[in-house]
Amino acid sequence: MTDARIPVRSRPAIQARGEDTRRRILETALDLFAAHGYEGASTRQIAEGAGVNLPAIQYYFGNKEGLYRAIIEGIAADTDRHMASLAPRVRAALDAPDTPREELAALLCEMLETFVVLVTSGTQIESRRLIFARAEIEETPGLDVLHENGMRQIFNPCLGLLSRLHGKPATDQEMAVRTLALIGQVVIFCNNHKQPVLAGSGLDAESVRLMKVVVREHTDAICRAAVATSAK
Amino acid sequence: MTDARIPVRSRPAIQARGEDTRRRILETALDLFAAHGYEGASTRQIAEGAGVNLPAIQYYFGNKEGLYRAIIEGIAADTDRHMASLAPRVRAALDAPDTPREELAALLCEMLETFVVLVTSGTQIESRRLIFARAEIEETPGLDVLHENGMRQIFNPCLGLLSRLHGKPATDQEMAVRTLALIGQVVIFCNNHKQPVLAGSGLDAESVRLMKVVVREHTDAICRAAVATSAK
DNA sequence: GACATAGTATATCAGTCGATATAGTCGTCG
DNA sequence: CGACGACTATATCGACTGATATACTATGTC
Repeated sequence: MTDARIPVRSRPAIQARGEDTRRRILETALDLFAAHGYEGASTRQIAEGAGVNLPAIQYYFGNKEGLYRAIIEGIAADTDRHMASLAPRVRAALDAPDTPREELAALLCEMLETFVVLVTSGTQIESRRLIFARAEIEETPGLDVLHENGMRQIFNPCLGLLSRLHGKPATDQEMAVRTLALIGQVVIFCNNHKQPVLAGSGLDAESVRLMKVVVREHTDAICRAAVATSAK
Repeated sequence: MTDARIPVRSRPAIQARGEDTRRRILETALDLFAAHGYEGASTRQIAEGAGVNLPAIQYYFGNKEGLYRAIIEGIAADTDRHMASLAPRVRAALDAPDTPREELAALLCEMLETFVVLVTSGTQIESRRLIFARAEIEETPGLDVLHENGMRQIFNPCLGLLSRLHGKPATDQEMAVRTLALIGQVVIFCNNHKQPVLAGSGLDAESVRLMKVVVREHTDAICRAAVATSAK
């Protein structure tokens, strides 16, 4: 309704003091939203955790929803940045009519491996994973943005590659199901917030290495089977 | 704290009237908890949706947490029932030291296919899937029960089968990662609450058939690769 | 040094939450 | 019939929510 009075950066000078508290609010809010959900995390908790007073949230982000959207947009932007180098290569391979199947399969493997890196590295990755997982089940402001972003950056490229491997149109429902199953191998690693099956609480380097190896091997095996089937 | 005054069924007779409202509360609460989460769904919404008054929830389930636990336990019990026929066969195959690899692979495929059926059939399956997905990211009363149930019924059997296929101990972290990736293929179908990639909103018979076929083919391809690697 | 602006702090609003005290209705059995 | 227990309805409690009005401090410009 009101476009709020989000501070205009007319004075490009010293107000970096506010920039710092703004960042602190975002970090605290990310952790709390991830842990308790949009409705479960209160603005008072966030303000206290960030060491600021309550109206600061209103001051910097308009309202609770604005704060949430700011977090979502940050994650979406990071995803774009992370996929920036791979996306054009996939697009080029899909645009060319005669890309060999080995290259398509290799790109699909690389795609999923890059996805693994996305959900296992970066700052506050534990909370980002949870936000990412929530995007699939919760219906909160801005999460549709994140969902749409994942579709564009992850799902659609994988769908395109896999469809070409099978020699079927990407509009086939079967292709969507196959793509979802493929991606699910990685997405599940977003969920294990306290999974006892993975040593310790956080993801150590060894776990990440294993995840990449496993996802690559699985995807490779699935691609081989796909090519063998579509060739016969 | 208080063991509440949950009605004793001393009179086995006519109070089936209350049994009906109890069921209605459970059904409404399942939908609302699935849609808005434990903290997001209010007891007032639930009572209104079920067509009962607010204290009815306290009367039948002690408090909000009791209502939630009742739902979780119902889902866990259904899972047990659904896996009842397959579990002993898997156990027998794992106990026998000389079970052929083809049979282990076949059991693993059947395991995952049964899992697909579990998350795609039954009453209020849409909401049950969301509750299932929430169990992995939310930290609410009783969800540890559901999580432990999934570990026992799904994860551990798959881990055992896959470890034998690879000829490695089930305690290897690599085996846990491989099992998670396998299961993730199915779990992701719990998330697509409004996925545009699957036609329509609900899951039609065709989608379910495709999911079973795809999961079986993928698992089969992964098993072949596993056997080939461990044999060399 | 005075003024404007960025940013912070206190106090409080109305609304909603889960829970419960209290009173009432209904069928069943002695 | 009349009392008892299963069940339902009204009203309200204290706590907490998001939001905001208001006043304050600090900083840079003129």
